[in-house]
Amino acid sequence: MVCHAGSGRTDCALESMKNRLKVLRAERDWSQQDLADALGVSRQSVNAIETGKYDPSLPLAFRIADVFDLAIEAIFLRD
Amino acid sequence: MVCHAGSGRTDCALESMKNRLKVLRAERDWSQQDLADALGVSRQSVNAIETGKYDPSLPLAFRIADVFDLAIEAIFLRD
DNA sequence: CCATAATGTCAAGCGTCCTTTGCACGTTTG
DNA sequence: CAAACGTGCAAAGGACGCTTGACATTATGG
Repeated sequence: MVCHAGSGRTDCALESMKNRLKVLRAERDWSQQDLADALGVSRQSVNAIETGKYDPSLPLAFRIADVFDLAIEAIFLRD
Repeated sequence: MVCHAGSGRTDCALESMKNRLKVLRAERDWSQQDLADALGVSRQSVNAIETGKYDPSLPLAFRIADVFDLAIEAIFLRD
């Protein structure tokens, strides 16, 4: 009974997407804290997303896209 | 401190985005169940997203974009 | 009249997202 | 050295995402 039982998905526990946050942050010379402040979330959230612990919610993904002035598809990539 | 304290957002409990699922579904004459099957989620999930109860996760948003062959930004809109 | 399809909703349960606090480690700055 | 910064990680708690199961409503067709 891994994952949420009954799920139709097979890639349990690893459906996270890749993202280019670390690179985009580096290009702007921003710390995780800087980005967190710009997004209105905690530094730990930024760190967790960058290190692949989980994906952002859709509203947060939109805010990230806004901050970097990029499309969501240009930041988050299907594995 | 309702909601997640410290959040920069003011619309606590209503940060959901608009979406065009119902229209896109109608254009293809798909039932909620048809879409749910295509996405690999339950019909209730599709219904909840359509009726604005909550937003999909980012991976699910990508699958929705894939199913309709559209960009996420063309389906989900900032309020 | 009865059967079926489509939609909407409620409840319980579990995993994810995001919070706070706190600690560890390496690097940089004074 | 010491103080601060940047990053990573952990635990606990609350809100959200998604599940199953069940029930109600409306519409269509036999």
